Amino acid sequence: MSSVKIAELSQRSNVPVATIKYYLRLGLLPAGEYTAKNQADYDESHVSRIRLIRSLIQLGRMSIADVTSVLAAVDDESTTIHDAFGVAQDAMVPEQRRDTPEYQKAIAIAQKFVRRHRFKIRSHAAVISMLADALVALSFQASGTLPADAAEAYLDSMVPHIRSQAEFEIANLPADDERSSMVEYTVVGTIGFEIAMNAIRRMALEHYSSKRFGTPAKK
Amino acid sequence: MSSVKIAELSQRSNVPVATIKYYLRLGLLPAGEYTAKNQADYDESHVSRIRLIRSLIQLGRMSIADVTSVLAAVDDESTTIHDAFGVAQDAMVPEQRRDTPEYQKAIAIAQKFVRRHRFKIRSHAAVISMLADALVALSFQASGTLPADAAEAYLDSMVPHIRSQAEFEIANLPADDERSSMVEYTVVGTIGFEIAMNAIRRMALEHYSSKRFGTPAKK
DNA sequence: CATTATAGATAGTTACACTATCTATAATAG
DNA sequence: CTATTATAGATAGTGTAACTATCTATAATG
Repeated sequence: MSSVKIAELSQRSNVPVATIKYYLRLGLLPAGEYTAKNQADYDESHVSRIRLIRSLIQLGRMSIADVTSVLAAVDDESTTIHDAFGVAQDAMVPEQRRDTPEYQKAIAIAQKFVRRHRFKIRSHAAVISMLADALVALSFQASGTLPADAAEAYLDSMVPHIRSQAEFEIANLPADDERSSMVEYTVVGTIGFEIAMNAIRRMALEHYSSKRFGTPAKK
Repeated sequence: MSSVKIAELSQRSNVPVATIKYYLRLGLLPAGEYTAKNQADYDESHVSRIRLIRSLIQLGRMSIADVTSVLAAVDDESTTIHDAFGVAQDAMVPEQRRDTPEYQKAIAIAQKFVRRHRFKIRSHAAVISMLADALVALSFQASGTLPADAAEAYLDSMVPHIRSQAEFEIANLPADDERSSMVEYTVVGTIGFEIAMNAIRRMALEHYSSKRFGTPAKK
């Protein structure tokens, strides 16, 4: 068991000592093993926990509060792999103002969307609000460019593609490891693959946009 | 020409007057038409500009600085639809620390990825860094769960799906409108559809995860 | 003509995520 | 065995970003 002191923990994770102490104080990072009242030993689990925290904050753009709730779920023995998806996803949906009439309309559309495609998800999953938020933004700008519900039809047409992607992604999750590392992987995977897919999608968009709208020897 | 005062502008956009003044001060929102030295009239274009700003900030999670650069591109007559993709995408990639050896390795993998799939994109497109960021996070957590480059193979397998999605998305963009509204739509669309797709993907993940890992009458 | 609503300048606020300092103690290097 | 360096933990301070509030001089409104 390789035990390290806080300085090495800091080096290995690229996180300042002061910040590690901060995470310890908040309980995001479990305390080390005390060898004296001002000495503690840390290990590999602390390194990977710090990396998990940083992934959630930087890649997942979560607040400390959200990280706290995700880690609580990770550490909770009763959290299943399936639960982990929900926890990670909900924490990744940012707070928005949702008291406008436009949003009310959009949430209804989003709920209809879920039913239409028979997605079996928690009825209060934050993704529903997330879809509604996107619809609100699209509807604002679409007027004059696209008919109001073209976006909806367009999204419908994407569903089969996305479904098969997701099905594949779930099917390829190993299921034989210990719970805690599986849950951690699920959380990071939910975030990491989403970012990766977005990056790839953006690459493809730029690629095809270049083909269609060309860049005739840009300035 | 429906001319409105700042109070109505505020109501219509759900943004406080003080905030609108703030955007005016920053130049994100063009000044209204002056009828006196302390009176100005605004119009529909101001309402939609405010909504654009809010979409970029809230949905796109951009900083004011990024919004500034996106709007500058939108207002620049020489910005083509194709340029708009790049501008919107780059502004949506958050700053990260990219001076670690892990990141250096990841960026090489990302560049190889782009070449392998023959994506014709700007060689310094921020998406490349974005993909690298995701790979770093995935590799940290994957150790012990998945072989290091399984993620890479997995992403490769997704590319055809994503390509056809993106191709469809580009093909369905109307191209006959005036430049400025097209560019605006492209910007908002880039963000809005990405969020919407992510939401749908999360729904699908939760759906299939439920099927595979089940929720046997959750507590 | 009293009230309310500006425009624009300036200053203040809030939230968040750290970061720094301090004290008492312990490891370590010469 | 001392001088230096490195803790743990408590407390306070910093920096940034995105607003938000106040103030003055005007102008619109009922």
